[in-house]
Amino acid sequence: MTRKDEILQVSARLIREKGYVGLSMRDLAKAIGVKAASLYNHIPSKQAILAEIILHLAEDFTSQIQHVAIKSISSLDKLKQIIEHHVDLSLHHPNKLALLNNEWMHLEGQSLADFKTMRNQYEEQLRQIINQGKANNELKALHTELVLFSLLSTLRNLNVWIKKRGSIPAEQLKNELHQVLLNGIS
Amino acid sequence: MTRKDEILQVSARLIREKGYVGLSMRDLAKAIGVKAASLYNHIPSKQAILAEIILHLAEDFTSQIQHVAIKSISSLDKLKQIIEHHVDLSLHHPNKLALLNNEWMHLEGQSLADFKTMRNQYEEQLRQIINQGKANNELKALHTELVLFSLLSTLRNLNVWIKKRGSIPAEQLKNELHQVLLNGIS
DNA sequence: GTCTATAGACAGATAGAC
DNA sequence: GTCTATCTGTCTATAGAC
Repeated sequence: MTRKDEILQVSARLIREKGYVGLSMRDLAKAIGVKAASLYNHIPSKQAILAEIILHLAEDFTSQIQHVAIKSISSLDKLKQIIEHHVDLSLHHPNKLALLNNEWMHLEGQSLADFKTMRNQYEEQLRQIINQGKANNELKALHTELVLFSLLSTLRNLNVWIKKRGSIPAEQLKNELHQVLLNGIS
Repeated sequence: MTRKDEILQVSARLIREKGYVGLSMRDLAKAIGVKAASLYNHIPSKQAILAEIILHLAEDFTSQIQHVAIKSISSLDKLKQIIEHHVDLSLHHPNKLALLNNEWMHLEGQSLADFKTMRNQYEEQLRQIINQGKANNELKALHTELVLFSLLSTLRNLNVWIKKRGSIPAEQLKNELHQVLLNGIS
């Protein structure tokens, strides 16, 4: 792992704990074991750390849902693959996902605009999949926005909860989550 | 509305936008129309603003769920009343709820300990209601923690989405949300 | 109850030695 | 690539006049 990767990884953990504004470059440097000035040989600014972490993840989500959307499978199978992708990323990058969810408002300029564009694209793709499912009678005739919101709320919070899941293996987690989200609990 | 109430209300809106650390007392004072030093005639510190907003809401949630838990009604009806309370608070105090969800880690000392205690109590009460529902065959035999997590994820994100709900009246929102969360979407 | 002025700490970032 | 030293600005909070 390069020093730059180390900076990004440690930054994600510390920003998750202290918030973007609450983390100082001195604290970050101390956690890595160098002086603050040395960080600037690897990254141009504090803002660039946040932008790189968030935009990289946002691009991953966007390309995945576009890849799923054009497949010739049922809407329910599309939703299943989207859920699985959220589980996989939540397992492997929980800290970076926390930044995507909670620190994006500290992005500036073009980075903030790009993030908003990708977020809107993601929600629009998911909205279309839900509407297709309703048209095919795969999904109930509920408010699309309510279904979209409920799904995304649970998926975007997976990173908070996934480390406390205890003994549930990843595959079983995906199956039960799929059942809870699509078939309900009662 | 007293000046102190005005400070709390404006603080909630600005902290939601900029984060607790990102909001300066100068910015807060300017939004209210006074100088920063004048704020300290109404509140003892910046930290006290955050603590008062968050702990007040946490006490509201805790007392409500304890009130519901001891009722002689079905587990499904208990869940319905809990969902309705989240909707009501999300409609009336969206900014303060955002702080409860996203800024609690900036609490310090006894305030932070009290918050964590109340949050654990809330989750434990909800866990018991879910387990009762499973024992009564009102709820499916799914992982309790997964059901708890999914429910709370959606309920705690209501404040983000509720202002975009458009034309859905509050009563209809409660009914559809109840259906989505308990009966599923497919 | 609001103001001006300021104390004292800490922020992001840069210059230049090694 | 890391360091020391430092610039320049902002932060919370207080003192004391009005």
